[in-house]
Parts: sequence; structure tokens; C-alpha cells
Amino acid sequence: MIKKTIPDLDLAQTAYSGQVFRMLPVEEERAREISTKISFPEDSPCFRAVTGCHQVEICQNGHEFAFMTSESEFELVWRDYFDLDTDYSEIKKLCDPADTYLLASIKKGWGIRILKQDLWEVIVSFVISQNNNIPRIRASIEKLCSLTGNDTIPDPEFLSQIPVNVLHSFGLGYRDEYLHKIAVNVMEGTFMPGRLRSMSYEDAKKELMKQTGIGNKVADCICVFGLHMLNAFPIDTHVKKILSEHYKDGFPFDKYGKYAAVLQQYMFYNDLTK
DNA sequence: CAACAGGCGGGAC
DNA sequence: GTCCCGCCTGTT
Repeated sequence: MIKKTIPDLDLAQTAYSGQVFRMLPVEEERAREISTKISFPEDSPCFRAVTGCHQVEICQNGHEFAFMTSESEFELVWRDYFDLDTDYSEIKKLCDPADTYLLASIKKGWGIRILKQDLWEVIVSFVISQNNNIPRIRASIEKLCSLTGNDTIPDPEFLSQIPVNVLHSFGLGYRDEYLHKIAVNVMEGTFMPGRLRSMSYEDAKKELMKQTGIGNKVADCICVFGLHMLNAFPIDTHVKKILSEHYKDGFPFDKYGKYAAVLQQYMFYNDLTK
């Protein structure tokens, strides 16, 4: 176990800000056990984060965090995953003091960070997420992960070999064919997610949208959550409503463009929790 | 019962 | 290019 002091991070806000589907609270009994052991208050929030083949339990006490892992794995995996080398207080300062809605959103979601999740997992997750609700998305992803035997998202090879009717039975509905075809395309080399990393946001988005099942919104989500392109701005039904209510003259991308994705998260979370 | 949910594809125009 | 409709499925 190692302890770290981290600014601008709240586990629950980050877990429930819509960017991640597998960061869930640790079971109550286990959470109490950990909290007591590390002398945190026994009702401290504890979450399990997962990426690739790594997972960790984390408990929070204010700005103090206990990671149930080694210093070396923290440096190797979790520093990057939680985007700890980005100064979110600087991003918050971009907010126009007259922009009261954004100000209120930042106040509510002060501890949201954009996680650097596994790119393939993000692609799979957000294809499933379209026109779908969170409990069902989570259930589908869990069923997929249960197939591999080590609780990880099936890689493209594995996924491409899962029969479509099995995907369908996991609650994917009409998204079953999309996911299957995307995995097949990766195996055939006609879609190379790794190449997106060296592209501009515009090019990466265009490339993603060539895949059937990846449209405008899902492509933007993959750019933000899988490629950490913070200038992307996913517009879903919530954000569309927010824009029409609070930004009738359009969202000021000229001011906020570089970190639009972070501000989007604050506003999305604000809307989701009201 | 209809409407909706972290939308998208395909066809009409 | 924009508009519109159908779509898996569980929940309200």
C-alpha cells in the first residue's frame, strides 16, 4: 500500500462522470477493512480501477489517497492512468468568471480527471454505449470480460472469434454486428487503432468514423477517453440539452477549445447529478 | 401503453 | 450536405 496526496481528484465524481464503465465501488465490507487498516475513516470511499491486465483498489480521505499496490506499479501504471501530470487547477482557471453555469459545474465536479484508459477497451465500451443505458452497458461489458477468464476485455483476436449471436445474448442488441466487424477489421489490418495516436484530432475522428457503428459522438468519446485528445467535445443528448439551455449563442470554443473535453465532463456530471 | 437511454446507418432529397 | 426513420432491450 502506498499513500499519495493528489489535488483535483475525487474517485466517485470521476467514476460517475460518464467516461468509464468498470471503475466501481469496492464492496462495503472490503472497503471498511481497507480503510481501517490504513487508518482512514471507515466510511471512506473506495473504488476498484481496471486497465488492461492491471487493477487496483483505491481509498480516498480528502486529498489523501491510498493505492493498494506497490510504488513501482503506481509509477508504471496509475500515475499515467489518473493523468496526474496534468494540472487541472490550471484548466479550471480558463473558465470565464461570467460563465455561471460552467462555474457551478466545476464547483460540483471539481474532482473529475480524464482517465487515460486502454484504447481498445474504450472503443469496445463506447460502441456498446450508443443509444443505451449505463446499467445495461456495464452488464454487457462484464459479460464480455467474463469470457477471457482473467476479467479483461477480449482483445481484437478473441472478440473477432466470438459468434455474433453470443454477443447478441450479452445484451448488445443491434450493436453486436458493429463490434464483431470492428474486431475483424483490426485482425485484417484495415483498422489500426494504434495509428490514431500519431494523428491530429480531426484525422483520428475521421478514421474512427469509417467503422460502422462509430458515429460522431462515439468517435469523439474515443478521442477523449482513449486518445486523451482534450480538444474533442462529445455531444450527447445531455450536452445537447445543456448547450441549448445555457449556450444559446454556441459554446465558446475560441476560449475553451483546447480543454473542451474537460469542461464537457464538468457540465455532463453536473447535469447527470441534478 | 409510449417514451426514453452516453446514437448510428441508410435512404430520400 | 440535412432530415428522418427504424433499431435491441430494460426501465419509467
